[in-house]
Order: sequence, then C-alpha cells, then structure tokens
Amino acid sequence: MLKIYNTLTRKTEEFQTLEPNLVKMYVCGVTVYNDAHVGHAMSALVFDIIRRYLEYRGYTVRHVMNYTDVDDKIINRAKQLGEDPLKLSARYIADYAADLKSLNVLPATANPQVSQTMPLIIEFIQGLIQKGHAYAAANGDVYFSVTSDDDYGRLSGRKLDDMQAGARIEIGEAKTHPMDFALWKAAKEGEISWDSPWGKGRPGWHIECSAMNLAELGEQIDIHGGGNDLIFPHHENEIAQSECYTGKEFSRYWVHNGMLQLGGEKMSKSLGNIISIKEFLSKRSADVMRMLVLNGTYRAPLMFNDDTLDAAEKNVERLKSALRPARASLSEVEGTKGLSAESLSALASAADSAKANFTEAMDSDFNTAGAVAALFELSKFINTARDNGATAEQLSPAQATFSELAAVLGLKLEEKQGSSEQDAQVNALIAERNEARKQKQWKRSDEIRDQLKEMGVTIEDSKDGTTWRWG
RNA sequence: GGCGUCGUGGCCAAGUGGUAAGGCAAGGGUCUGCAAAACCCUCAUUCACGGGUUCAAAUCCCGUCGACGCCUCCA
Repeated sequence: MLKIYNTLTRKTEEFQTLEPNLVKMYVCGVTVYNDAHVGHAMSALVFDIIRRYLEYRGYTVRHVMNYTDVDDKIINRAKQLGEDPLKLSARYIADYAADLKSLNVLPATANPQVSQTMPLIIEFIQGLIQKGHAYAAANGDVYFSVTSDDDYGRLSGRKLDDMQAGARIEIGEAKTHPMDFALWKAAKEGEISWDSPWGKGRPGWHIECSAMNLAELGEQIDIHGGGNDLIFPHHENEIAQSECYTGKEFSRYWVHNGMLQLGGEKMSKSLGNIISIKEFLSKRSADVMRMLVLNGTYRAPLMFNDDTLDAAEKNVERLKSALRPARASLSEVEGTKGLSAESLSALASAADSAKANFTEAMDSDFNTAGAVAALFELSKFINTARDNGATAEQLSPAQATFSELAAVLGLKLEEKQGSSEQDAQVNALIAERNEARKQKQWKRSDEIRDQLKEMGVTIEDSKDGTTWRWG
C-alpha cells in the first residue's frame, strides 16, 4: 500500500488514483532564460524517481512537465541579448531537455509551453470573469479576485488577513484587493504580446499551469508536484483558478520537494549561489547527483557540499561493486566449484528480502534512503558470494534483482568503457605485469600498475587472477 | 510579525508508542609481495532542551531555544 505525504492535508495518505492504474501527474517545470542549476536537477530527479516507482508498481503514468516560455525575465534577458524572446526560450528548452537526458531523467509524456496554450488560457480567464472570480481593470490587466474564493489559502495554510500584514503592497496597481493576482498583463510598448478580449498582453504566471493541466490531463489530476517554494503563491493560485473554473477538486495529492542547500542557504537564481547542471556533470557523474538525492528525504532540505557529494560518489562505487562479474568466470581456472546449495539459497532469499524491503521503504512516502539501504544489504550478499567463488550463473539472479531495483531508482551504475584498442593495450600491459609478478619483479610490476593508473585503469589482484576496470 | 517544515553518533540520514536502519569518515582484522576492491569486527544506554501523558516515548501533548523555507521572482 503506497502512502504519500500530501501538502494539502499535511498528512501521509494512502494513494488512490482517480482512474484505476492510471496516474495523472503534473510537475511544474522551469522558466527558461538561462542554464538550469542543480536545484532544478534535484526537483527533476525527485519526480523522476516517483514516476519510475509508480511505473514499477504497475501504474501508467501521464507525466506532464511544462515550460514557462513567456515571462518577465525571459523578456528582459531577450532584450539584453537583442534576441527574440521565443527564440531565446526555445534555445533554453532544448538545453534543459539535454540536461535532463544527461541526468537519466525520463522524458515527460508531455511538455506543454505557455506560448502554445494561448487560446485556452484566454478562454480560461473569460470563464473566470463570467463566474465572478475575476475582473478586468481599466489598464487592460485582468485579476483574480481572492475574496471570491472561500477556500483561498488552504494549501499554504494562510488566511487573507494574515497575509496582508507582511505583504508588500504594490503601488499603482488597479487591484480591488491587495492579494488579487494577475491573470493577464497588458503589454508594455514593444513587448511580445497576444491579442485578447482585454487588448494586447500576455498571461500571468499562475494561469498557464491551470490551463495546461486542463489541456493535457483534464479537470482533475492525481498528483501535482514542484518545489516547496512554489506552494505559495503559485500552487495556491493554481488551485484557486482551477477549482473556481471547474467547480471540482483540482489535484488529489500535492507533492513538494525540499530545497537544495548550498552553504546553509537555498540555491536559487535570485541569490546567485548557483552551480549549473552542466558544471556539475563536468566534475561528477549523473549517478552521484541522483545518489545525493536518494540518500536524503525528498521533502527535506538537501545538503549539497563536498562531504555529501564524496559520500554519494562512494555509495555509487559500492553499488557498482555488486554488479561486477563473478571471479570464476574470469579466471579461466578449471574446476571451480561454485557456491554450495545452502549458500545459493541464502543468496536467493537475500534478493527476495531486498526486494521486499525496497518496496516497503518506497511505499512509505518514497523513502529512498531506506530503499538504497536495501540495495546495500543485497550488495553485501552478492559480494560475499563472489568472494566465495560463485559462478556467473549463480550470481546472475541476485544481480538481476539488484539491477532491476537500481533501475527503478534511475541509477545506471555503468562502468566506464574504453575503446577496443585501449582495452587491448591494457590487456597487453596486464599480461606483461603478470609475467613480472610471476618472476617476483615487484618493481616492474608496480611500474606497470602506476602506468595503468595514469591511463585511468584500476586493477585488482586476487587469487583467481587480475581484474581491471576503467575509473 | 504570520504560515509551514524540522532539530537523531564527526558528517549525511532511516525510524511517528515497545526499547536506535543504512552510508561516509575513523580504528582493528581477513585477503595480498605491496596496493586496490571486497568481506568481518568496533563506533549513540541515547534521539536540541525543560516539563507532562503512558506499564512503555526519538516517536503523543505543552513550553523554550535553534535552523531552514514561504509571505516578492524562484525547483
């Protein structure tokens, strides 16, 4: 029984879909005007893991992630660069898609964009005006009326009265209530704009997600996700718009990831403490970033520093060790006995309980730290079996389970590969070293090992022979 | 000031009533010519602090202190 923490109720609830075996999941994507950073990566990874696990549990997942390609920041940046705003955003959309791919994040089933949802956005706003939830101001702006929605504030747990106390009152705006928010913004001179019943303009930030949800997934969805910095005002406003428009409950579960912390502070574009995804991947692997996320709790702040990254890197190496081949098959030693029937059945039951523990952990609000712990347990059994001389055939079922579970978490655990020429060169050096070792020429043997290390090759001697790998 | 999340060993962190998972680091060991990897052992009488409820609390309640997020664009 899968349980998910729901921000809306502040409780962990049993997960039940609107339609059997189908999950409609909408996750707020990014505003595309510069390089995405590792904080965005965290969010993408969290929902990729959730999606993969739901699929593992047998659901079909319709996973929608939007791109905000019409926005003040995009317009400003485009102005600076003298570029067309939609060309700029198209460039960064392609860029972000590439980042996600290199992070082994599965592509969403749909990636709607604001610029391509204009007719529905306008229709949506008109509907809200008709129902008395929105009003057009004299200057061409359209605002949502928060006082028209009795439930306003229920996601973030705020009351209108409380909010006004700390809210910065914007001057010169044509709002009836200070907390009213823009559905449509009248275009300024020379700005990109679309025609509407209220004159030329563009959508406010929140309406796009309500409209794209409706277009892609319908009136009601199962999961709405995003970073917890979006709870207010973005998601609060989405609920208000969608529920006032359809009269139905918008999303059953609201899932929010915690913020990535750099030096005790949230990493964000506005604070400027950014490490881009590309910069990260030039130094560490996609698996390391994913392991960092897996080691933590998706809802809690994630500590991002050299210590936690080094630990994550070690963790990845450790998991990789479970997938290394059996020694016996490499050694070409005749008459390898393999494991006893007893050890073999112990290995099989270790694989079974790893799977059970993995599922139990993931069922508890995606407890990835617990799921990874189950993999560590299994890797210990596999490695012990290998040390005890298990054959490739004997190791294979447990390794298959291990790979299957690792894949649910989206870990690749790939060993680096070299070209066949490089491999041949390494094999020749190892043959030479083995000859030297046979003659107890340790100096020469160690020279070759150092030379291989320079080339990026790690070697391991065992009684069955020498194995090596890149990295 | 308001709303919310949270405070577990040197570090990351699981655990929401029944007596502290896992990983990193550290120390010892097996193996090895040495190394590397793997494996084994050790490593919190205690869960921010102070009260309370209970046969029993890291887990529930109250209070205090502290951290972080949101209240303005933000994954």
